[in-house]
Amino acid sequence: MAGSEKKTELTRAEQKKATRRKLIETTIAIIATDGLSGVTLAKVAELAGLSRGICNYHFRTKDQLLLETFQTVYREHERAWKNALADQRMPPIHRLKRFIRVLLLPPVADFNKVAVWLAFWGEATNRRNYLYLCTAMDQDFENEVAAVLGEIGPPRNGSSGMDLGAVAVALTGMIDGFWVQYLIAPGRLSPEHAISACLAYLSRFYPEFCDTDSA
Amino acid sequence: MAGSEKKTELTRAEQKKATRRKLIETTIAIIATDGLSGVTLAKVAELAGLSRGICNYHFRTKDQLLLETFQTVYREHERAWKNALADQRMPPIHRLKRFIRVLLLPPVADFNKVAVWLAFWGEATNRRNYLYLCTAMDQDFENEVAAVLGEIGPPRNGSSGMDLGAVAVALTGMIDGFWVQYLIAPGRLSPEHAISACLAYLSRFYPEFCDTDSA
DNA sequence: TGCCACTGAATGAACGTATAGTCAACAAAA
DNA sequence: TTTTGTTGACTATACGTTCATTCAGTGGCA
Repeated sequence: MAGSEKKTELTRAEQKKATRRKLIETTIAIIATDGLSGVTLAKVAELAGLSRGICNYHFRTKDQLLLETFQTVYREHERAWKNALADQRMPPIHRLKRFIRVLLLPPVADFNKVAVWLAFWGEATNRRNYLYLCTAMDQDFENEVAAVLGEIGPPRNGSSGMDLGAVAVALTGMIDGFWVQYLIAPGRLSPEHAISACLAYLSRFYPEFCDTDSA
Repeated sequence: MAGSEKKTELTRAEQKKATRRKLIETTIAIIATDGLSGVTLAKVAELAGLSRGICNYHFRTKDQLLLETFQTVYREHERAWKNALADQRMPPIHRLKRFIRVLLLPPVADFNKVAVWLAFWGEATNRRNYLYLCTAMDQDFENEVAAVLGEIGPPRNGSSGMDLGAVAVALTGMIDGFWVQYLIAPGRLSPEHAISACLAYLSRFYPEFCDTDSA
């Protein structure tokens, strides 16, 4: 359909992998435009320019296709934020700022990808596999944030009763919430304001975030 | 099935209303346990202890049932937070604190209700009616928060570039995000910490939130 | 190098199931 | 008697899954 002729000398194994990837990417696009309930094996196949049985060939069931789609988004996301925190030569404050920026700006905070996250969150309560992934990712996420905050020092929590872990979980939640905003009210919250909001929050516990520049 | 005999001298109109309400409540429960995709007219009818055709009688289509279910949750929610802001005799800071508490504690921050929000957010991008409601609610929400903040004064934004509107949108997003946390990682973020996080954020722009007691 | 048997990715018709929506019949309230 | 909330069998169809079939790519063999 979409004139994508890929007759460019690929081995069978490469072709197969490419087809798998294409099916997953098509699924992501459909979730973003039509929602999770809009995903139909026939629709995926058609939009990928392939035949009806193809999804069942590469992924045994529809559920498997959806799960692998989610895992793909999840892993891309994970790579991005882990990378932002990785460079140990930078001071922790700088790393955490980069982390926040990466998560709230494109390409991570991309409409399609965020739509996939929300779609799976909505179904996470019942699909054990989805919930497991969501929870595990969030746990991991939160642990690493807590670790970086720990490098800076203990939070100056006033009388809020929030320890390091609580500060980290809430930051995680904030970022999730800003993604929700991006989707249900596009344009109302700019990425720059979302980032500023995170820093404003952190500055209550770590005054060193209370600064002017952002990098 | 569930021994709920309501033969207590109700007029037909009252009975009808009660049945409608019951169908909606059953739908909410199913969304919370099985997700939006788990909602089946037959399942709703069975769990409500009624017959197969009943949903189509009270709501012409399944879509209509879902839409009214969403509206019900939406209106309950709206009543709760508008009420928290209503008492003009209280100082704005006090009202806003009450507002935050109401949104992040039961009965508003109830598992079933939050599950419904998430489910509809997930489908909101494609279903116009849902998106319209989500966006409208969020707009309204944000306007009222901005109004209360305005009563306190302009935000001390340092160099963050956030005006009153931006502070309000981000607060809205944070609250949405904490709900997401409640669902995908139950128990990890306590309501009290969520509330403290909101106040920590606000204290950056309005130092008067930076206090000890919470009411 | 050229031929050919084999592999396996891809096809698409066919099938079974799940489920939304219809409707004629019923019984209790008005 | 009329109205109407409710029933449950029935219809239509959308969709996931299966499978016999096709045929390009691959690798062994002469």
